[in-house]
Amino acid sequence: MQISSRFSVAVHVLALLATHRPTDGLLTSERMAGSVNTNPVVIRRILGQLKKAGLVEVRPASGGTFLSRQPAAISLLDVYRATEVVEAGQLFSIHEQPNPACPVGRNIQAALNDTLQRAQAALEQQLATVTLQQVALDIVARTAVGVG
Amino acid sequence: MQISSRFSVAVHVLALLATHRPTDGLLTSERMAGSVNTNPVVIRRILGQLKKAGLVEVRPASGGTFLSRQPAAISLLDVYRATEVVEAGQLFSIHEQPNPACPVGRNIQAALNDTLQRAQAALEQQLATVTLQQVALDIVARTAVGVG
DNA sequence: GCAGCTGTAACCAAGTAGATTACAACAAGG
DNA sequence: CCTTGTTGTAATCTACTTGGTTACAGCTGC
Repeated sequence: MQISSRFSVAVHVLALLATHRPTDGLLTSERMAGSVNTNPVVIRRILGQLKKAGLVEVRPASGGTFLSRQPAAISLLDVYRATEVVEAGQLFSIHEQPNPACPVGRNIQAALNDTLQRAQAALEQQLATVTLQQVALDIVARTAVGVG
Repeated sequence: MQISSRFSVAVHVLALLATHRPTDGLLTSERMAGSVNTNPVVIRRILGQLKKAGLVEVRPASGGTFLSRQPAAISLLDVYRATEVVEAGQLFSIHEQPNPACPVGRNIQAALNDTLQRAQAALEQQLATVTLQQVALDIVARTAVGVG
């Protein structure tokens, strides 16, 4: 089982916004969908989540989406949380109903919980160290190489 | 999306093996299923994975499963890998076909890959620090409290 | 008013997990 | 030898999630 691609699509969309120049015209959901290669509705759904998390502002009918903060102030953890690929603290799932008549069954959940929380926190801390700005700069750098 | 409960069930099964006393009789898949509260076939499937990973030995027809190593020599990362809840290096999924005509689309995968690999590695390193022995001792300690 | 875009609901196809049934293969004891 | 009990595994089923798609209401700005 994998973490949903909603997360990587969201980063993609935010990278588009971060590197977009106003002179290129409006960045509509349809144009973003063209870059991600998916359906505009999928993009709008994700934009809705990013908007709810306060990462972007969307002009409802006239088109156009803008970052609410500087790219340097948006971490990949913010995006991860915003896209709710995982309910908070629930990356691992533990079997729900072990047998309470058995010592192991009675205590396995508690015994595992701390460890799994720590593992999940380690993952999230890594995501917190990377900003949208870094991703955008990385893309620009790679583009330059590709062009040259 | 969550990481499959196969992992927590596998830890449960191994904890049963680690705390099991031979005087209590054979630990069959049916008895383990009773503790986990699932179907014996689910247990046997997971035992098959643990066996393939060299963590347990199963006596084919006469019943009985045993740890191949000391509990202190089995880490939760070993179990995580054995249960293949995630193909190696693929915890995150990235949308497959971004538009190569777009600079962002052309480079998003490469730009994200390193970061996501690091996040995943951080999670796995945390799992590597915990052994089956620690889990088993934790369960025993909690059991004692519950009994007293 | 009209064109174009967003916001959402509704539905579909595909993939995955876990539960369950069924059965072949085989070890061990009488 | 043959019966019993267990493992190994295939096949099926239901439930759930995801991403894709269609449809349409609501709204903005010219």
